[in-house]
Amino acid sequence: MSNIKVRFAPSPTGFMHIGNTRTALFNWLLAKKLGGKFMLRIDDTDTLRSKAEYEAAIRDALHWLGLEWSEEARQSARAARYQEVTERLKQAGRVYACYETPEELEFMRKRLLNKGLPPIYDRSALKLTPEQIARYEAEGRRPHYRFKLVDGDIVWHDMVRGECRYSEKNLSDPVIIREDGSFLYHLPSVIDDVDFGITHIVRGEDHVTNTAAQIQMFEAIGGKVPTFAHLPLLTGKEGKLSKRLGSLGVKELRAEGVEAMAICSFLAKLGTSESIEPFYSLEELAATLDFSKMGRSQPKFDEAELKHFNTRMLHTMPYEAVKDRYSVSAEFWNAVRGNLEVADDVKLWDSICRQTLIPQIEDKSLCDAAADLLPPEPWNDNTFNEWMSAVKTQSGKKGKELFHPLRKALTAMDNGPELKILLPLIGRDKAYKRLKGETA
RNA sequence: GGUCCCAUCGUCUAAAGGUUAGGACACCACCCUUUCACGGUGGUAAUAUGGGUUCGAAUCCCGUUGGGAUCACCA
Repeated sequence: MSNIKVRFAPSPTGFMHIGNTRTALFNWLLAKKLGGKFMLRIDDTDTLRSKAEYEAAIRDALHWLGLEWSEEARQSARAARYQEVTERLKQAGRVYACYETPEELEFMRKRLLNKGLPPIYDRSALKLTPEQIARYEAEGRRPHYRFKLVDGDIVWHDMVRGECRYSEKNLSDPVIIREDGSFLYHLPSVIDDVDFGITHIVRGEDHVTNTAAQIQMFEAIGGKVPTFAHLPLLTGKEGKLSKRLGSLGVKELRAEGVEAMAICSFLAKLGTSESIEPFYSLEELAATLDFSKMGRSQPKFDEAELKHFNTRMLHTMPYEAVKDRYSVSAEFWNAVRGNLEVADDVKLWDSICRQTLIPQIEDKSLCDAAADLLPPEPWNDNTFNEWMSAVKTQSGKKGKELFHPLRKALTAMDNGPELKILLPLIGRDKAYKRLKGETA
């Protein structure tokens, strides 16, 4: 076992959606490909917005997708550890107290922006005299804390973006502790990554500037900087599909009949130079993972395209992949899968063959004739063809005129698997009655 | 506004200075199946824009336009 470890770190402030899923998937695939571990970390530092129901839904979605984890952690349980590290950083002068109110900060940002300047925090808290601080404290102001970035360029080699370089001058010192004493995302994330031995971080490119700041945090606490991969964000027709704005839920897709492996296959290849093809296992998919094949521009995610792909995938879906979900035989599955739009449609065909239905008689004389010509059982491979030539000869009908009314009578459907395949599954008794217009 | 990223068929992309600009999905046509679907074959379709550099530019450089990210007491 290698020492490779990756993590998926959702904040339980919303449901799993396509953007989240993509991030989780790539992390999982990377762990699998490198023979490493995949960890789930619940980033619930935002206690106001975090909800147990979201967390449960995220876990459900991960299980359903097959993205199993071998280890987990919860940030809300690690406050003492964060506090300890923060104390050290305060001693080292890397964390400092600030007394501006959110309103003041907002005002400063607007003023800078209006002057055409970047809205970067000016570090005025660093210039506060002990008297000023005492006055703020006396006023009842509680400090929030920032991490002090040090001068110089921050450089890393990104698995998808290549060399990335940021100057500290263009970055604000990130706030790491709120006025109420609770931690914000940045530092706990880094502490966890160090403590849990995370070697690779795959996330959306909305995090690139965070990465610049966080690299200094890794260095400040003496941790090893992981390898990063920042994926281009997905976009959609109605706007962005980033992890916050993305609204297409995994649960909804599932309810609409989209297969877990269709989602995974689709997301793993979208935006890469490889074509989107069905993969029937995550292991198989992991073997093909290659960040160098990831494009740098933002791919468009189209739900309709995913559903179309899902349907296409079903047409070649091996019986093994569904046998636990449906009580149908391999023969039956292979016979009908080419006509499925969603996998659940197999139940419809199963019931058409085994349950009773009200036939739809479009051409009574044709159906009557067909019923009378129906050969006695046992049937063999030629039975259907022999029967059809007999019906054709007697009725003088062929092609659609012949098949469509028979299909409607036998299945009450406009289209579906070949009648030749369906007929033996329906059986002579039902077939005869249905052709005669009887419910059977 | 600063910083960073991006721009090739409808979509995802290939072509690390010389290609009839390739593939996949979608779409269309034809074939197969005595229906639909499945399947097979083929086809339509692209280098945002203006300047350079070069014998030669999708490719290198600069500008323009357009898109995106970020600059939160969200993650």
